Amino acid sequence: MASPSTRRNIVAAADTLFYQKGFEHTSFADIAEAVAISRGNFYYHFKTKDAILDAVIDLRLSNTQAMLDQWEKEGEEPKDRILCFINILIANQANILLYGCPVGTLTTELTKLNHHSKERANEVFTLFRNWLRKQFSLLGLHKKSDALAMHVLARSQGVATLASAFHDEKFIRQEVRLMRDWLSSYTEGSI
Amino acid sequence: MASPSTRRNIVAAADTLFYQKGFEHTSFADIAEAVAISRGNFYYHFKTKDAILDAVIDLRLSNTQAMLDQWEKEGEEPKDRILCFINILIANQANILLYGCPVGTLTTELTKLNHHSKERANEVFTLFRNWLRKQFSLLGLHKKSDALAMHVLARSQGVATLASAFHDEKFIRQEVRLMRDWLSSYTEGSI
DNA sequence: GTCTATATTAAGATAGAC
DNA sequence: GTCTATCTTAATATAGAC
Repeated sequence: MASPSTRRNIVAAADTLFYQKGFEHTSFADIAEAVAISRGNFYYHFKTKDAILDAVIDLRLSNTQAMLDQWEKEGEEPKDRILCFINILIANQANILLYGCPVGTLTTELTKLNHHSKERANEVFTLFRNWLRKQFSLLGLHKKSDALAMHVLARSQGVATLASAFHDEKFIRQEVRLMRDWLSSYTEGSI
Repeated sequence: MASPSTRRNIVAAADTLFYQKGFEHTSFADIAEAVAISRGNFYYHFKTKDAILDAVIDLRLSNTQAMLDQWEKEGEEPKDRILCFINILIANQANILLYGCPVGTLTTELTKLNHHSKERANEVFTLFRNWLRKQFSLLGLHKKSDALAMHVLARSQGVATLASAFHDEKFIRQEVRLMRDWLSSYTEGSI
């Protein structure tokens, strides 16, 4: 591990390629080419494809947690924080139109592959779910907080899937507006 | 084509396997084994994997159209017909929990593979979309009919994705209830 | 730590007998 | 129309020199 930068470069390239091409369709050669190293060197850092996948999932987990912590600071009120989540559909619009949601598409693929890392990949969903649940609880919606968190997650997943299928940017904006209206119906008068 | 049944068996087996294991992860050997024929015989019926994919998409298109025609007959009112669509989340619950939505997961996979049949696979979505739009138009919601059709499609996609990720049957029932309530808010007094 | 071979395996695809 | 046998390619993975 004298050169952590090569390893980090591999994981970053794999992260992007798994998102754009899918896990199975991405070959070692693809990743090696993206990082501009030989396949031989590649195997010095990762023995198996599953090991890279685990490293990519670790990266996504820590990036997601960092983002949630950031939103926690940025948003004064729980409603503002939930809006941060809804707004990623707009912020990541360009990629979503091309490749869908990175979380949903990976867990879906790993499910079909019957891959043992599916549960770990799912933990990214769980981070969002628990964080959203916390915000809804802070709004006083304790009993419904988990159902509301799942509802928001599902809505954004559906938007990402259809926006990608039809390559429809206007649809994203339209649905984000509906989600904001929906959220307001739960927060009116509470701010 | 002296034995159409073998061909039909191949397409039916491929349809199921593409759904359960994904298109790329399904090998000719998998399909041949499911149909109990040799790989050599297999190639008599289909020259390439893409040809099987196209046949599977044809099958899904015609099955979907038949289902929509059936719903058109079954449902007296447009609202009842839209409820037929929402109810497939319940009817196909067992498979959705394991493999997600067959339409969404295939188009998502083909998008990542940059496969030329992606647009054709997407036509299944378009069948649902146009059919739902028609029902909303019949409800007098002409101007919003396409947005409402896309909204319903997105909601069901999101439910399928998360239900499969968390293997949560209760979540499906919960969201179907919300979708029914949502639909009622558009049809109150119109029946 | 990085490279150039090379081994191994699996899957798509074909040829030719019956 | 179905079979067995074989070809080809691509991808995972390893060995060993520098």
